[in-house]
Order: sequence, then structure tokens, then C-alpha cells
Amino acid sequence: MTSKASAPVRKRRKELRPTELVDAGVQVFVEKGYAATRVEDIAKRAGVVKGTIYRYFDGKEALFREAIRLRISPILGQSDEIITNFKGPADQLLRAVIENLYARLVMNDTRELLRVIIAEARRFPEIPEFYHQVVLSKALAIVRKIVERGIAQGDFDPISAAKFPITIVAPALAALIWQMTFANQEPLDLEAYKEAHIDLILRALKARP
Amino acid sequence: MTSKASAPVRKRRKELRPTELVDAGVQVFVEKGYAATRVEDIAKRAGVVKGTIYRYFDGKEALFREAIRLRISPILGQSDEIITNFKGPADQLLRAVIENLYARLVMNDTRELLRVIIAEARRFPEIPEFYHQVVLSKALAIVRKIVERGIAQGDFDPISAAKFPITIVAPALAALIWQMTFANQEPLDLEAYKEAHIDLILRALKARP
Amino acid sequence: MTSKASAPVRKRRKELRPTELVDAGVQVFVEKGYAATRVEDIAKRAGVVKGTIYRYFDGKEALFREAIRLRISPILGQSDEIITNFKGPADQLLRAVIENLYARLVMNDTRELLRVIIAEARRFPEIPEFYHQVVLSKALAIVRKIVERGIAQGDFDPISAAKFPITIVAPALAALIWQMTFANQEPLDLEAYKEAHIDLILRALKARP
Amino acid sequence: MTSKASAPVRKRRKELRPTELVDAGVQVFVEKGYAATRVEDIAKRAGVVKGTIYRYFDGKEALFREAIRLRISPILGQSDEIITNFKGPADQLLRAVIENLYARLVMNDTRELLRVIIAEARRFPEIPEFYHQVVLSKALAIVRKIVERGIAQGDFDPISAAKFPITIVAPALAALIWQMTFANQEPLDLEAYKEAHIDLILRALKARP
DNA sequence: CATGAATGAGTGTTCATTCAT
DNA sequence: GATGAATGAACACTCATTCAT
Repeated sequence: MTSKASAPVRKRRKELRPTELVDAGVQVFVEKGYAATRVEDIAKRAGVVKGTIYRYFDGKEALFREAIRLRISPILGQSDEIITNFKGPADQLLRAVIENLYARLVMNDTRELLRVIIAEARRFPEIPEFYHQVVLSKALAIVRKIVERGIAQGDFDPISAAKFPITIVAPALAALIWQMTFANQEPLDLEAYKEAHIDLILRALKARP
Repeated sequence: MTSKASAPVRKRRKELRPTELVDAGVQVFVEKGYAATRVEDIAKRAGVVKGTIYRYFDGKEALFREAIRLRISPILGQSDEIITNFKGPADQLLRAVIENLYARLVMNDTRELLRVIIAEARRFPEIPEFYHQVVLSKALAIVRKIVERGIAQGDFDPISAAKFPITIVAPALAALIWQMTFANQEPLDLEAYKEAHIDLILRALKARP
Repeated sequence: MTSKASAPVRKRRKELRPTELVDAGVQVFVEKGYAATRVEDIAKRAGVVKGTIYRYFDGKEALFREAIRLRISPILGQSDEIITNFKGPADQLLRAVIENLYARLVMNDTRELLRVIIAEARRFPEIPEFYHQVVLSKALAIVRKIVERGIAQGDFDPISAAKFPITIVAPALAALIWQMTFANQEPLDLEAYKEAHIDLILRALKARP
Repeated sequence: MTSKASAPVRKRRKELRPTELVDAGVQVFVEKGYAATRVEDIAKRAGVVKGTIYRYFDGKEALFREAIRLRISPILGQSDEIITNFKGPADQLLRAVIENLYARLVMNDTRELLRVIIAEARRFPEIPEFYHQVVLSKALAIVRKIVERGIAQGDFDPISAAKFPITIVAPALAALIWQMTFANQEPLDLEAYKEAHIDLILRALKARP
């Protein structure tokens, strides 16, 4: 009955379907935004037919929610342990963490994910909440811990920014926003930018005699 | 028969009309995003009927473009002259400029404008372009000028971040994004944050013996 | 207050308005058909404003009806008397009448009027009725009278087409339709066509020994 | 709950669907004209909902074009061969062809098709072009061939109308227009009319001693 | 299970008509 | 009397969702 002979099209396992749908979903949602994405676009990109999506998801909204969450979850690895176990000067650790941030958030293709999170924050307030909980609060907690430890160790001065870890990583966030919104007008040299960022932060933090 | 109390229904000045529509437009677009906004919503908020909008704008897209542009244009005042004429230590000037930034961008209600610019950057690429041209490039040029002057005067050290003014203002941008996206989870004390930002930047920049 | 100084725009007499509106109306209706014509098009062509039309006509339909009728009325002149008074061979008279037909209907710019009469016959059945009454029945009556007189005088044979004057003038009607519908594909040489028409008819009618 | 009696609502063959829509389309378009036809009218007549039409056609215009073309195509059969193979006096053949014309164009219900072709010639100029190419030019070529052959055989005199086959068939076209536009005022006895037409033409053509 | 034809509510846009100035 | 801003009903078209096969 099935016409396409040995093409891998038909042999997908049913358990795999949702992953493909989620992947296709994130891609299109990130490209066009929630409202401008048609369910059929996602279906086409996943190589299935519109109706199929409704076998696995309750609808467009449900697919959106699940797709975004699934993409957010693995962003941060198990950075925590690395940090906890690290013994050494705080500036080296902070540098490593910031570089990790650029690698995972800014120079990565999940960068565009933030666009959709920002764009749809009003309609889907649970998504920024989830992103905060799973990515941001953890990343910021790590930064805070490092800075505090650095201060305790005497590596860093106890500056007020220590209470606002966002200020420490802000240049990375700014680069992220910039690249996805204004890169056409004035693209950043991300490598040099990153170094400038780290240098700026360490100069501000490092303890002075 | 006439239900609406004292509304001067038909006699509103035609010169005022476009402004009213643009105002209503920005409000709703910023609230819901481009696609989720119905022309009728805008009309309702402006107190007219749907059809009226089409007397003044070629359609939803045109209204969006014009509304956003009109809101972007006046964001920056004539900050330039202030800076040029300022005689004094660079750190005081930089502090003033950053505080200005918070007042104009972060603590202001045009803050939410950036959401829609980010969200619709793909569909309306001219809008980030315009925002860059009218707001960002100017603001960053000012920052760059101050930093360079500070270095020339010996107030600041010639750090690499001088080539990336974005890093200098990044905490403000980060605060902006944060407030409009994650304020529900973890709101910022903007005043303290601003001080931490300025302190951080000045510590990094200030010349050391 | 009136800005345009001596332009003849403002000095139109009110009695003249309707004529201008009717003229503009027929032009646009004939060009685009009833439904595709916007009242504003007519107003623009007449050099007035949309609302003005409603001072003189009850609406688009009323304007259409009156405009078409006013254009139909003068199509036929006082051909009747000419015919009644004509003394001479029937073939000369018939030739004269057919030539008149071409001059008044086919080669004239009121030719396009028939398009709109045909097109809107269902929606405005009184218009073909009026056209029939004012133009066609009279024209056909004249043809019939001439043919009958020719038969009575022995100039023509009593052929069956004498009972269907339409057949006598049909080539003119066919030319009219053709020119307004298929001229782009295969335009007619109307002068030669007319001669062929007259020759055909007279050969069929002329009495044979 | 289900109100419609035995309607096999969802299971209609997809191959049949376009034909049904086209049929419904021609009916309504011919009845009301292009602009006055609502897509919903067509849908209703076809027994589907509005949206369904857009699965098969790009829109109202596309449906119109395709519907009209599909109705025009089969109007002329394979009349050509009949004529080519006919051996006999030209007048008999011409009579047969003219009778065929009445049967196919004038007395048929596709007669009303011409109304819409004439009415919308300006907006859809390709349609008269198509009608000319598929129906008229062929029909006229046949008539011309017969007349020329008749002249060559000595059956007909070489009259000038031989160069304008339209004049030969014009009474049929006139009858068509008449019936669809003025039948209410003065209906034609089409059978007698047809005989008068044929008689007229043959009298004009037949060779005289 | 997958399909894709069909549905129908919803939205952008047009335009005849009205009416305060 | 003329204007043109405003109205609101109507219509083309879209698309999330359903469901018979």
C-alpha cells in the first residue's frame, strides 16, 4: 500500500514523532513568531500532514508551550558542579563562566529562542517564568556565588554590582539582543566583544591594593 | 436615541485624528504584538470604527510602521549639545548620560516599545533599522565620545571596552529586557541597580595610578 | 474664503450639476460596469465630492438608472419623418437607414452603452425595456415599414425576413458587439463591412424577374 | 442533531469537487455578473462552505477564469470534419452549419455565457480572447470556407459579404443577444426566425443566371 | 494511526451612505 | 448648497480544528 519504497519517511517510530514535531515547531515559531506561524507550516517542516499534529498536541497553543519548554530545558548543562568543585582564583572561574554563557546563549542558534520568549511573554507568561527558573536564575546564582566567593577570598572588591549579577552578565545579554535585532545595521565582532566584556568586568571587580 | 453622553462624535479635528489612531495603535500593538492585534481593537481604543482607520492609513501594516516610527523618533532629545558643551571630569558626564538613559529608556513607558521591535524585527526589518539609526547609534556615539575624551584627558584608562560602547550601557539594556520579561519572577530595584551599574562601569574605566 | 481664484470650477450653475454628474456617471459605469464603479469615481470624474452626488440622486442605483436613460433617449433623432416623407426606390431608403444605424450606433462612442445594458439587464430589467422602447422598436419599425413598402412597390420580393427586421439589421448589431468585445483579436474594417452588409441585404431583398 | 437528510457530507470525491464548484460558479456568475456574485453564493449552490472553495481555487478571480474557460471549451464539437467531408451543394451545407449554430449557441443554455463574456471583457480581457480563439474564429472559418467553396463551385455568387463571414451568421448572434436582453419585451419565434435567416442568406448568396 | 477534505469563526478591507459643519 | 469625515454593513480570504476514510 505504502508507495514510497525504502525511504526512511514511513519507518519513523511513533514515539519519535513528537520530537520531530517539537523541533519543527520551535524552528517555525522562532522564525515567524507565534501568531504568524500556521500549523500547516510546522506540519510541512516536520514532513507530516496538518491533522497529524492534533494526534500529539491539543492544539497550536499546547504545541507552542511544550516546544518552547523542551528547547529551554537543556540550555544549561550541569555547570553547577563544575563551579562548586573549582578551586582557584575567582577571576579565572568568572572568565570561564562568562565564556560558557557566550557559547551557550549568544553564539548559539538557540539565541533566537529569546526573541520568541520576549515577544510572547504577554500571551504566555509561564514561558518567561520557566526560562527564568530553568536558565536565568541558575546562571545568575552561579555568577553571584562566584563573585561572593571572590570577595570572601579577597580576589574581588565588595562592589555594589555584586548584589546585581545581571550587571555582570549584561553585556552578553546585550550582545544577544543586538545580534538578533541590529546585526544587519551594525554587526558585532563577538570574539573581541566577549574579551572586552570580560576585561571590563574583571577590572571593575578585581581587588585593588 | 443618542446614547453616548457628551461625546463630540463627528467634530474631532481631522488633524488630531491620525495622532489619536497612532497612539491607540502603539498601545495595542505593544500590548498584543502585531499579529494578535485586530484593527478593530485599535479603532475601539481610539473611539472610532474600524473603517475610519482606512481613511488615514493604507492598512494595518502601514499603521504599524508609522505608529512605531512616530514613537521612536522623539525618544532621544537633543542630548548631543549637552554633552559637547560639558566641561568637566569624564566620570561625571558618563554618569549623567547613563542616568539619562535609564530615565528615557528603562524607567519610561516607551520601554515596552522595544518588545515589539524585537518581536517583529523579521517581518518589519526597517523598524530595527530605524531604531538603530535614530536612537541606538546616536546614544552609543555619545557614550563612545565621552569614553574617548575621558581617555584623552587621562580620566579613564584605555580599556578594550572603549571600542564597544554597548558593553558600557549593556546593564541598562539588560534591565530593560528584564523588567519587561522577568519582572514578575524577580523584579529589579531599578534605582539601586542603576547605581550598581554606574559604579561598576566607573570602577572599570577610572584611571589607576 | 474660496481659494481657487478665477477657475471656472466654482461658477457652475446648480442646474448644470446633474448633467455633469450624469455624464461622469455614464462614462464610469460604461467603463467598469455597475458594481465595479465606485460612487467616488464618478464624483472625481465630475470634479465634485462624493457627498454631493447624494444631493441630486437617491443613491448609486438611482444615478445609474437616470444616467443610462438620459444617454439612451437622444440616440434616435427624428428619423421617422425623413422616412415617411421619402419618395423613391426602397433600396436607396434602406441603404440610408442602415448607414444611419452605423453612424449612430456602431461607429459612435455610445456603442459601449450597449455593453452595460446587456451586462446589467438582470439587475435593471427596466433599462433594456427602455432601450427597446426608445431605440430598438422604433428602429426596427422603420426597417419593417421600408421593407413592406418596398414589397408593395414591387422593389423587393416578399421574403420571410420581412417579418423579422432584426435579420436585416443584424450585421450592424453583430459589428457593434464584435468591436466592443473582440476588436483586440480581430478588428473589423467597418466601412467595408458596412458595404458588405448593405450589399448582402439588398441582394436578398431585391425583386427578381 | 444531523439535519441534512442523506447527504454524504464528507465523502464526496475530491475529483468531482472542482467540477461541482465550477458548475456552481458559472451558474451564479452568469446570473449575477462577476462583481455581484459572492463567493458564498457559489459555495451555497455547490453545497459546501465558503472556505472549501479556497482549497481548489486561488480566489474568486481564479475561479471565474477557470469556470468560464471550462464552459467555453466544449461549445464547438468536431464540426470541422463534418464540413470537410461533406460532398454536395454549398447551400445545403451552409444551412446545416447555421442550424448547428442555433442549436449550439442560440437555443442552448450556454447562451447566457456570452452575457458575462461581454460584461466582463474589460476586467478579464483574456476571456473574450479565449472565446474568440476557441469558438468564434473556428465557426467563422468554417462559414468562410463553405462560402468560398460555394463560389468556386459556382453555387454562390462572389459577393462582398464573402469576406465578412460575420455578416452571414450575424442574425444568429443578433438573436442570441436579443433573447437574453429583450426577450421580455418582444420575444422571438426562434424557429421561424432561423428559417428567415437562412432564406435571407441563401437568397443573397445563390448564383443568378 | 495517518490523512487531507471540509468546516466555520474570525479578520482585513472596501464602499455606499449619512450628517455635522 | 457643498464638503468630507465618519459610519457600518458587507465581503474576500485565512486558518485552527474536526472527522470520515
